[in-house]
Amino acid sequence: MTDTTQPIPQDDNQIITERRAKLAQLRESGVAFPNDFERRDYAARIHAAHGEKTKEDLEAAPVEVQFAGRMMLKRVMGKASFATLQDMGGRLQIYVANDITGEATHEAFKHWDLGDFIGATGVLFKTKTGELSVRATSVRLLSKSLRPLPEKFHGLSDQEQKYRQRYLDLITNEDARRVFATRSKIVQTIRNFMTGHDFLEVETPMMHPIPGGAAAKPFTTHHNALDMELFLRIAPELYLKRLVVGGFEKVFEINRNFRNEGLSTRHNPEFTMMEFYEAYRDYRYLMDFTETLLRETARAATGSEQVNYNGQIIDLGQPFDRLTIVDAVRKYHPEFSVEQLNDRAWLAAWFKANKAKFRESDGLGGLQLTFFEETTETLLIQPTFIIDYPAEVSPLARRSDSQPDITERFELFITGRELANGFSELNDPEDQAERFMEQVRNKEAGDEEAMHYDADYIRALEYGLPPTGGCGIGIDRLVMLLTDSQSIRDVILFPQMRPE
RNA sequence: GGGUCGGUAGCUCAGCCGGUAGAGCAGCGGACUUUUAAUCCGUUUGUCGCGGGUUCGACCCCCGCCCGACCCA
Repeated sequence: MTDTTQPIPQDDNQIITERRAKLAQLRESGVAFPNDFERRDYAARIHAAHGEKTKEDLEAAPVEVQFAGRMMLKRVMGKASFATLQDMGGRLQIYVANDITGEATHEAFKHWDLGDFIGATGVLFKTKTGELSVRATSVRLLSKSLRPLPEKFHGLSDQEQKYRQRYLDLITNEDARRVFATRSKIVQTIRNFMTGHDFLEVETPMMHPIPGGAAAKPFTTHHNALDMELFLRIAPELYLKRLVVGGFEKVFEINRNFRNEGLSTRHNPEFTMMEFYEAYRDYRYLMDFTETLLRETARAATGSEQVNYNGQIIDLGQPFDRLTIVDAVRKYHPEFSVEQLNDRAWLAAWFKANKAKFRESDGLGGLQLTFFEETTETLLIQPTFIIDYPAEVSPLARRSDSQPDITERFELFITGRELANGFSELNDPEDQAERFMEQVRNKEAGDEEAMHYDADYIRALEYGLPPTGGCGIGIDRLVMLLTDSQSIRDVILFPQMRPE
């Protein structure tokens, strides 16, 4: 654990010691960390605006730039030097020479280190090999770097260090920068899509007196003034539906959920979901809407509706498959018959024979779902909606009118992973109250993930919830898909880690 | 929780059958006015993840632990 009352222990090696001495000299000779440099130009814009110009163009019409960045490469050749500076959008080379800046400035520059922030003013030119560069008339050290950067060519490769010290990963690894830039683009696209469809973006509580909206173990915390236990939210669902009761007929929220579970390449204890609710819509409409949303997001983020994931092409352009649980099993495992899959005793025997975990108390629907998860889920590589989930595992979803044991619910699977979950919302307050009661019975029987009875939510439903459809989309998993990332840690800037 | 692999200089890595730790980059000094991971010459740097054990002697073999990656439950 980090002890914030103690200074960071000095782990100086020779390089750091030398850099500290350089910093001490800077302090003696003036302001060591000046903040009066005016950055006027960016690497990416400079390249875009002037990259195509010839040597002669740049000589005929000189372009002066004022640019700053972190020094990533340095090549000193006696009376002249080149350095590569990196800013938020790219890199730009500067040329520093005795006969332009004067010998004193160049001599000082030679002692600046990789990692230092440098501000440069000068005129653009092309080198012999045609690289756009800045012939610096002045260079300033803006911020001293005391610690050496990872090796300039290989960068940072240690996975653990990439996650623990993400800033180093971002400095040295363009792929890492690309992933998080794409993540931002994805979220922005979704937000625009939703507001473009007249949804209202809202923020609901992160701290819940009663955890609800999903089957998961919550984190607990304590409010001192109220002296009460609070739970970090596992889902915003029940609050968003209260808003639909309140008349916000189209709402969405993009925010964090917290679940007290283990860590894996697919699970981080805090993760981002987009949930949305629309009145007068059912789950079939939601599937169409979700398909369109994902298609447009893929196109905006990657430029294509066909995305490469782990060597496979995932086609988001084709209509997504829609299968019931039994149909999906049958499609990928024709060796199981409909009769077997509808035989509770046969399923239970199969689990025992295959040493698979299942809940003895589950009915046929629950066992079918477990069987699907065991045998078929990971085979759903191309986008597939699984529909008609059993009511016993869907306590917030509306029952099918023709088959009360199943609900109007779907989950979307891509690359074998659950990406979205949606349903026609249960708006019958008396049915909802009974379902909560059953959850409470399950909890008392030892199911830690079972839901609580939320009396205020029932009260809200009793005022009347219009027929409504709602859906949640896992943003982290979507970013994984669209950036070809194999671990959720690669798409979360600061993933949860054990303490060092 | 189980299995596999990994942790050696600031970084990337090598280190044979057990004989007292190396390279490249970075750093420092020198040469070099269009370099491109600049080049050339010289040179500094280690809790070999941690703790035990075996041994005359352990980075190396054995046991335990910590951290991570991947796979499985």
